[in-house]
Amino acid sequence: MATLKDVAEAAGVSRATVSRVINGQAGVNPETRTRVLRAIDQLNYRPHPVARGLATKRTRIIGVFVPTTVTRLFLDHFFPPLLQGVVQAAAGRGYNVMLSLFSDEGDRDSYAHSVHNGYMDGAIAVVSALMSNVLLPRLQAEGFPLVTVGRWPAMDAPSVDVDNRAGARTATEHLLRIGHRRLGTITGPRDLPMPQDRHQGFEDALRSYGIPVDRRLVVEADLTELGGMVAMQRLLEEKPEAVFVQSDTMAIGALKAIRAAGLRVPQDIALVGFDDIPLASLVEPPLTTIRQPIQLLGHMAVELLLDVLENPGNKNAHRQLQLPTELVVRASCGALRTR
Amino acid sequence: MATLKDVAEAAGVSRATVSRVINGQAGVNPETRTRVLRAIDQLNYRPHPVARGLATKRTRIIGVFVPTTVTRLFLDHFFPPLLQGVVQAAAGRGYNVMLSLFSDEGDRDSYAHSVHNGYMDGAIAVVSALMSNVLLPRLQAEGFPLVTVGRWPAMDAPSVDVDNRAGARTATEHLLRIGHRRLGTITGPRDLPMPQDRHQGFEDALRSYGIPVDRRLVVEADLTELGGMVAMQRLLEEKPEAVFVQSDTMAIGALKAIRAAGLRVPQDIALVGFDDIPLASLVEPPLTTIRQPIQLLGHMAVELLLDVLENPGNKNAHRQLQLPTELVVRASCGALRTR
DNA sequence: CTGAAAGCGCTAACAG
DNA sequence: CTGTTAGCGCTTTCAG
Repeated sequence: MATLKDVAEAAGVSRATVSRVINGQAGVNPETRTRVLRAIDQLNYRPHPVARGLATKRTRIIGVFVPTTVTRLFLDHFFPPLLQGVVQAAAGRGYNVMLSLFSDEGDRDSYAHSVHNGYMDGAIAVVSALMSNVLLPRLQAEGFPLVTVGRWPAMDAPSVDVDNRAGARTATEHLLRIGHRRLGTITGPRDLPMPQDRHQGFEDALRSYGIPVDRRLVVEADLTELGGMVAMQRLLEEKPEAVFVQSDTMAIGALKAIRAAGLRVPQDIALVGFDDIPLASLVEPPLTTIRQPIQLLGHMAVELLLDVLENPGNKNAHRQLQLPTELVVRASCGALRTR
Repeated sequence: MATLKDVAEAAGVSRATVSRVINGQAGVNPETRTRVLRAIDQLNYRPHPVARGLATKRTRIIGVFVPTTVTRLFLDHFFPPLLQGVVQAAAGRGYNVMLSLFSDEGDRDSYAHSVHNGYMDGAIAVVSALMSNVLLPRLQAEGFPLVTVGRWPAMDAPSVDVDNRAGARTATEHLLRIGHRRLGTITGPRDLPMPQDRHQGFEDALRSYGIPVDRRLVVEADLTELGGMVAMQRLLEEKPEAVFVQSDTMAIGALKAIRAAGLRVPQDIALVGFDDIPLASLVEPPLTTIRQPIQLLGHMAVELLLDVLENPGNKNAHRQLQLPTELVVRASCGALRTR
């Protein structure tokens, strides 16, 4: 591999000049520049990123932190496209992506490994609903540039998230618009941010239709299919016309419970989910749901992070981004088209 | 951040000695060693990997190359657990994982970016059935350490793969064992290695039962659900009793085609798939299929790569690993238990 | 067993 | 506009 020095010699200039050309710095004689460029080309020279990293203190590597729990849970449908979005966006800006799993309890090992690994300029942390982590706040306190995907109330790091509240409102309003009035809902754990947000959206919708919230029609579950099933069994006693379920996974459980009770979806009970997981379109009946722009989320997370990395003053701009969701109408709500 | 120099001063030794301690080199006075260790601890010193990388020419970063096509196709169910396996195994050995997508055509950009990026000591390439790539062979020719996941006949790089042939044979023999005789099969593109291997396994099974292969019962498709559906429609005319479908994704398509024709699975036609994607257990009826040890595949790929990286002589050992598969009996084959 | 010295390949003031 | 001079933080001969 050719080095800067080789190029400098070949071009008959100093290494500093070559460096200037490579980094596109102004103030190099055009003629010299082309001479250098030719030498670079002939020697097939590439700057050595490690050496550059040592000199500049910037590696152009960003980390992606993934709680190990996520990998196996409902967010499975979330992580791959997110990662793809991140990697694409990063590549587009000349950054590399380094992956780091960490356990919920942020033990010393994973801490040392993922961060003081010292390679990363900053990182994007996937904040699952399932973690009560100690690593992230610590990193942030140390001034390590961090962007979270998902809201994490205990931290004021820049974040990207879907507008859960608006999405839930849209879902619920859809149910109301097509005529349902006695609405139930199955929520996730109410001590987590995401279920809270989605529930607010649900209430927003009811409120906009002047319908009071009936506590008996609100059942909490744990975001799993089984949880959705159990919750639905309970909800059945209240005879709702339609149910907004906070996640597709739970909605599928609900579907089973309804069917087990000898009822039909959507004729007896209409259902709307959230997330648009791949399975949503495959169950019978296909689920009406709220789609998240997952890949875009990844893109935006990168933008946010690079913004922080490259303009260390700009920290006021662009914090806490919220991306819009999209209603996907399928059969489970009982309205095949609503244009 | 404390540096080597700080530690050396605090311990009253030279930087060389500290370096020796850190790297666990023999030949350091135990007493000196503990003194150094204490200083390291007090200063909370961590070696700076970039500096170390510059000095040693090894970064302890391994790459994972993913063809962009994979991210959206059937291997979606494959990639996340694989990646998890890779990252875990790498972390266990003190390596970091860098992700790199590349397009099928290995254009200059992605080439430059992913490889001459110069960060990686070596890489694991996910060889999808869908790529005809030029990047990998080039890298290999340049002596870049590479391990492939999946077989890639044009290359003799070390690889890990599932034993597709044996798995297909097991699946087919299961069908035969429970009494089916007129077997059809839906294959992937026959010019790709994986479909070829699986088809060989299918023929192996028939042969072991003394049944001739009937060309009319072999239909090729493109590994998509739609492809499976179309293929099945065609196969229906031949009235097979049972069908071995080379992938679960296609099997789900086949399922739909059978149902659309007013027939039942498994009563009218039995089905066995391959891959055990998450959806396999969720469709109706649940799919009997062949499970791959995906995460283990990731682990082994790392082992293989590190073996090459750390013992540059050993290249004869461990090449072309094949991992066993497992038959998962569910309802679609018509035999709920076969012990 | 330990230290001195010379880099690894690049960037970044500072002169000129 | 260009070259000189110092490093970035660590490893690695080579002496001692």
